[in-house]
Amino acid sequence: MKFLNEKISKSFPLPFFNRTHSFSSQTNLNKPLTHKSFFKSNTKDGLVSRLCKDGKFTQAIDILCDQNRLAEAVQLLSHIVRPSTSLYSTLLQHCLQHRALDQAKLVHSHTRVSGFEPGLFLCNRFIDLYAKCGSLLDAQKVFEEMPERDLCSWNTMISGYAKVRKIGEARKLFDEMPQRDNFSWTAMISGYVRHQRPNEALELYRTMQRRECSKSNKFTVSSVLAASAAIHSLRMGKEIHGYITRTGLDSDEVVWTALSDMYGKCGSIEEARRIFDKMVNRDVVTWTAMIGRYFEDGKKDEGLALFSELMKSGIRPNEFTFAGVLNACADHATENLGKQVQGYMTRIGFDPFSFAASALVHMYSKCGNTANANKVLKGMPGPDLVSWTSLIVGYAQSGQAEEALQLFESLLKSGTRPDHVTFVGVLSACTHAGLVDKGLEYFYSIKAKHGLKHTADHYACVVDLLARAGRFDEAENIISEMPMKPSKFLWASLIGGCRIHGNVKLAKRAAEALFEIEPENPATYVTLANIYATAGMWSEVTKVRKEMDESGIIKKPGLSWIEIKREMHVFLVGDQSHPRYNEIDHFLSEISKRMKEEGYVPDTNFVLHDVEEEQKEQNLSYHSEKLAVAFGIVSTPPGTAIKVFKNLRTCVDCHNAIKFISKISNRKIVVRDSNRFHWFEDGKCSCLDYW
DNA sequence: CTAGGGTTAG
Repeated sequence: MKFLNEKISKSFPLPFFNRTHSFSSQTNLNKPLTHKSFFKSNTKDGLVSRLCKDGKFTQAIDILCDQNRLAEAVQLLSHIVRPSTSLYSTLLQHCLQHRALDQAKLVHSHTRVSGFEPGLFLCNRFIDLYAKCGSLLDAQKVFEEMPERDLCSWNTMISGYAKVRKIGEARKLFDEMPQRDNFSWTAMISGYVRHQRPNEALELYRTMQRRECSKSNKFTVSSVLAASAAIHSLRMGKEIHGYITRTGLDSDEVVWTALSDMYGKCGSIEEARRIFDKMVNRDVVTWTAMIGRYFEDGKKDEGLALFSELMKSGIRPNEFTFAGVLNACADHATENLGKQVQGYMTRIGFDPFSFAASALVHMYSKCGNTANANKVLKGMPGPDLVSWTSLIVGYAQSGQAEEALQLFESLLKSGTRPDHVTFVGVLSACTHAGLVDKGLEYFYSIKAKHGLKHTADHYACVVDLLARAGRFDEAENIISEMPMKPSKFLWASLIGGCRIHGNVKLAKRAAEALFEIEPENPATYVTLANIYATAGMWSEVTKVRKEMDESGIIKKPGLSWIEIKREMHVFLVGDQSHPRYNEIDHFLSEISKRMKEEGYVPDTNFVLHDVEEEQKEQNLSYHSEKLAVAFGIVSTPPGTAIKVFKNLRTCVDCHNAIKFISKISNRKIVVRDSNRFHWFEDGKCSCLDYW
């Protein structure tokens, strides 16, 4: 019921009443005849110049504003002897609409020249305008020079700071201000949420609650709900939910959306859906959030079902919606679906500047279709950094290092400034192609040439680069010289390099560091055990296994999937549940005979040693990627390329086996593992056994 | 005139 009322109040009075404040629209309403003649006249400026001749500059300015001819309108200002507050207000409103900082400054200087005392209202508008145009310095100047300030002046200044990355400045003002209303608290709280500092937001909310005079309103609660969601605090979220119900704030769809989203992000997706279903007035944000929560929860089908419901509902999806769906397509590598989404976007005409376009580049890159990703990027009038970076990473993961580095050069030529993520892509391109020295060159250029700081990720990349190449001394040097603590990614890269080169000693050190940072990650135990196994240190293997068992850590199950005729087929390790398992099994046993003839030797080092030799070999043949590849081959005509995706890194033996399979069955086989793409053809892999 | 929910690259 509450929603119904809200709907009515929203759809009726607002647009109409707003007109009383808008001078341009008022002109429209009051003077339909003059406007008509204006539009009819061939000399477009006829009316404006006549008005000017008659000294009716105010009306002329109104008309020019209506025509989006802001600069000319501002020029006319100089003819007016006694401008009114409302005239300035009209101009400023249009400046704000076009984010026209220069024009705003002209208007501002005019107030000084004409000796006009701006007054509280106009000064506050100037602050808001300058802040929204990104010129905090000008805003601050107005604020400081004001003869008197009201709450709104402070609040506007605070939210101005909170919107750009100056939350510290905002807080300073907040602490300084003589008194605060719920506006001030909310602006500050939402600033913290926006800058991903949910804990501080919630702390401030607590303080606010203790002040009797500042009551939370719907703006406050929707912000703190987002904060609770960000830290996954269901307890806090529920508490706010209770407050919302008690105070009757649950009559607003934004609050409901925030509530639903909070439950979804805190792991209660069913509760999120219940709230979603209860809502009468769902807007595109509500839908987008709910769809996104399903994807995040791994419930791809539910997410897609809801997406198609949205498309039927008549509500137009926006760039956020598309970005969410495309991102899910990227994660699950459902390229066909992504293509359909692209088709839909094209049909409804999406903004090529929006980040839905970069999500498209990301989706194609993640699906291994760098050609299409490149096509989308080239079709963008001015690709943004995210799109460039997505494709660079895409090339890197496909082992197309040359293309990645060339693209990076085009990025520089386009005048776009790379950021730290871009360099993660560039460095990993070098890593995946084994271009060690080139990679080092890029690494040093980050600081020297591009004036960026090295991040922990850059160090992780460069250690990865060196460790894979077996240049452990250099890697250790860099680690000892880095200004921050090595991240888990760095240690994981190092231990990965140690696995390739059998460096037991350094692996132990890396593992110890990893156990400290993330003791619950099974991958560390598994890799370490495998390194010991390769070195034949069986007692150490047993020890690691025992530790793993005792700490109750379970290995993440390997999962591979393949799309055949628009249908996904998912395989687990040793999975026999597929309806066509007999064919798969038959194919695998037949081909392993051929493989052995060709010289394939099963690599059993990576299997835990307490299994009999023969059984080990059989275990290997049941890895999920082998099952998926086998299924792909038996269910497609000869010569069809096979594309398989795996949630973990592919194992050494499977990698080797798939090389043989590609040769014997004469197929191109693509495997996207959690790290990169492997393109198998004629017994070789694009990664050159380097991953 | 000032405040809120959904979002893309590693």
